[in-house]
Amino acid sequence: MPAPGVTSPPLSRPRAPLFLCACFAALVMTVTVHKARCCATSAGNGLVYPQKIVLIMKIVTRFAPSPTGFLHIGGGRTALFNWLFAKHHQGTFLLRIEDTDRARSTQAAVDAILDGLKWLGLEWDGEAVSQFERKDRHAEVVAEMLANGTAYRCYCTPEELDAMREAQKAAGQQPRYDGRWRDRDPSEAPAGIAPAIRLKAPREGETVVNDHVQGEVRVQNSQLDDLILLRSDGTPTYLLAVVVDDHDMGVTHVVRGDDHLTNTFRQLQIYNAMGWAAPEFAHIPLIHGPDGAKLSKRHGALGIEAYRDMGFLPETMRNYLLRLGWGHGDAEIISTEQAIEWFTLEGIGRSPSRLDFAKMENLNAHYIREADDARLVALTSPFIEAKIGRALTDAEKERLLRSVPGFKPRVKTLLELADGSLYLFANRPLALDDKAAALLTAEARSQLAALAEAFAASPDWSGAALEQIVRDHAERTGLKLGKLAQPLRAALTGSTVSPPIFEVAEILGRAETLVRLEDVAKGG
RNA sequence: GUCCCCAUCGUCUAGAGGCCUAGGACACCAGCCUUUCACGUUGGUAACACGGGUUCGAAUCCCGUUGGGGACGCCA
Repeated sequence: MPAPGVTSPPLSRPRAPLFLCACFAALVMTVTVHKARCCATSAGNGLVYPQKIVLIMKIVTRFAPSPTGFLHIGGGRTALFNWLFAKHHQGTFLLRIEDTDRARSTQAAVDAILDGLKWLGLEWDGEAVSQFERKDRHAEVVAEMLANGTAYRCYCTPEELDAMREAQKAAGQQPRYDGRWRDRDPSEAPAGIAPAIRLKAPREGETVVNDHVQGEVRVQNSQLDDLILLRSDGTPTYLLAVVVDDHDMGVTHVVRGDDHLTNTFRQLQIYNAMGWAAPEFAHIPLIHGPDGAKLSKRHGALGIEAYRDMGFLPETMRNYLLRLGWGHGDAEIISTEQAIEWFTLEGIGRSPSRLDFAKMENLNAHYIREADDARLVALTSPFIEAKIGRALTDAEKERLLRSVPGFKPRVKTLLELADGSLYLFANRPLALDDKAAALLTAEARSQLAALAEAFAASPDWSGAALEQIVRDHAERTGLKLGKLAQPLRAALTGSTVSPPIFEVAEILGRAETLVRLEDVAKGG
């Protein structure tokens, strides 16, 4: 315990009373360190009720993407977990854009991330913070560290560092900054070289993080080198900026990808150097592709907007992403409200998971079935308009609206809904897909001609009336209903899949239905 | 290479030493329903990576092996 190391707040994956103490410790940490000590102590002896904690504790989480690409699905899940955790505790969910790498950050990427989060329905509190704009504050903190002796100037050139790493590798050692400027007298500084500022990290002992997902993880300080805080051009590095910003923004819980676990040790060292209380951490396992390989923006993974364009609903994504790495008993279909109520860090699994499009589609089919018809029309119209190359008229949207209820149980994505609705707006003669064309045999065509005649004579153009006509016809000719209904479907929709076919005829209307039947009867 | 993490059906997961003959969901197969395709419904195939411990008892705890992943930048 008295080791010269650094430890994050002692926390594991406790239940019952232990958990309450832990939460309490977390909350006081946001106030001041001194209060934290005494409150934590008294909490340890007394009984603390959850209700009270909710009143006192203000949870603050954040999502901190770097704008070097779109919002990929792993980032989306990280954002979701942070959002859910904040909502669960009636806390605050902040957004910070980590744009300190000026060369790689783009406004287009910032916009894509913002759009992606909005589409997912993950609204953040307050304004999005630009990390780059806080660079003066970062420099100020480093000046403080320089003054208190926890940081120093390093005059190594990039070439020199490369050479050092090469030599270490050649000697079979692991590449690490050797601290050559750590204790050197400033008077030895070479002229004309702007120094980078490094952290004077502890060399003895170990650093421990008590992670909400990974449990207690420790590393020997000898494994960690003196990281750069401020580049020679005066800009902050990620490791420094994250710590300063999380501290200044009052972040209480850092929920992020597993790939940051090893960064945490170094960040803890910075917290310690500044005498700041560290937030609590939860490192969630990464999402892998269907092949098990790493999924990241560097490996061509899809942006969240790609899922939108494939016709997935945002509520599908929230549910699917939630279940990827998090579980609540046997629950599968989980509404967002329910998710907020149930979500805890302790429910997060420790092993990486793979993307499964089939399951995502199944969930999407569920949410499409549940979705409001007018909303589906609004979401599907753009897909249709893109395909037919023109805007839909109000009358056409009305027609779409009438066909949606019968069709939505049959599709898995909005894109399928759009494709399957195209016949409503298609120009004659209708293009037939292969299966539909195969249905239209000479025999079928002559039956359709007979049906067309009967339809034309019907005073009532309702789906029910038309169905009765076909049923009567089937009875008279001894044909099975399917033998008539299927060719009818092919003739009217060009496909073998559609909403209930008599409904289709009703929506299409008398004139359009008869002329389409005529087209087919003519053999065209 | 060094350090760190992970390991239950094909996939997502339940599982907190006896409720496990290992449960659910997706996918797959078969039946029912049916106006095609679906939805729905009934049933089925399918997993504790391996080896040692600890224990009366291990999917669960410990150690090792193997396999997978992550991190080792004046990127984030």
